[in-house]
Amino acid sequence: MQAAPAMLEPQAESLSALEVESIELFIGFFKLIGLQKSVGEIYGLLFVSSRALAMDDIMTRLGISLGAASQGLKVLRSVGAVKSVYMPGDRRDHYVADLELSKFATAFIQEELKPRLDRALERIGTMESLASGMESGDRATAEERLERLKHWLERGESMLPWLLKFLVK
Amino acid sequence: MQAAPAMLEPQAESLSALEVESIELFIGFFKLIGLQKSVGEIYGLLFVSSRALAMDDIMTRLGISLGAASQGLKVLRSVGAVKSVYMPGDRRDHYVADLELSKFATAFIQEELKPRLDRALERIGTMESLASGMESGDRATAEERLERLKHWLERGESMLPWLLKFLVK
DNA sequence: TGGACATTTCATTTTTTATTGAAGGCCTTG
DNA sequence: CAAGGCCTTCAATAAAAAATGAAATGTCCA
Repeated sequence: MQAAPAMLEPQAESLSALEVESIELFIGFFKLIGLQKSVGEIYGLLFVSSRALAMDDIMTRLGISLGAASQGLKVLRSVGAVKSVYMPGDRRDHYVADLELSKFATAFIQEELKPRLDRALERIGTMESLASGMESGDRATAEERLERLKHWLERGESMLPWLLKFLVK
Repeated sequence: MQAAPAMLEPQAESLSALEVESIELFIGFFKLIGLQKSVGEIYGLLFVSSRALAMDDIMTRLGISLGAASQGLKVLRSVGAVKSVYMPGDRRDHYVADLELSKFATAFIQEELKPRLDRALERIGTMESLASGMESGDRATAEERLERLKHWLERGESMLPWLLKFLVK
């Protein structure tokens, strides 16, 4: 009755329990800051790997496609989470995880949070002009709320430099 | 050639420029903390409304379905972003935006960030045991990296209470 | 220069997530 | 206590996001 143990899963044979934990950990984390599963998978694998891996290794070990591996590495490079190291006698790029974890937080704050706060404050300017043309009752309500929102956003914005400093240590 | 101006859009006729700005602003914000578009739409509409709105009004003005309105309001109630007020002579619930913006940040930190950090630290414990059974070269690498990750996560966790205090003012 | 090999890109497919609206529960009221 | 309004739920559907892999691009030797 029992089938040959091989070929149950195409190439997932090769992930250790440690690797699985690491991958799951980083998938969760990266999702939080808006990065996709495959990016977390790749970083998680590299994080516990003591040697540099080629894209080809990554694809095979994780069972993901060429395209996903290429794009995932592109994202990781762009946030500085991964760097490529030279391997003599091998034309392929080999990647290692950059262990400066604060980079993720920094990238998130500067590329997601900050722009969004700026955009929101810009919008509030627009909304203030729009409100000024309304009839007095509604205008008062709108103006008070916009003022409040503006204060809060400015407060948030003022915290970012501090937060960055703290995270980078 | 020109058609009657009516019925170009079923019921979107009724959103003011101010409302549109507000809705877009909050959609963006809420997405950032993992809430869906319809939730942001509803809050954005309520935020600039000087009177309480029934679910029915919300559906009609935003052109969303019954289910989306119901579920969106459920989420907003659950994070305390919205409260219902009693309207004499009307059986329907009417909603107003709670203006304590810090609630969103608080909910996000306590319901998303904190649990994820806890889970990650838990995983690191597991990973440390797994690493201890490895051969010495790989073990050293893994242990050093896990230690580093743990420190960073603990540091993040230690910041949360401060962050909460700051945001709540 | 030619031809392997490595990598990127992108149209298509798959998977995931959000939305819809019909069915049903729960009140309120006549 | 029946009828009807208000709201929630959830299976079906639609929309959005991610993954796939073939084709295009680049790169390195021989």
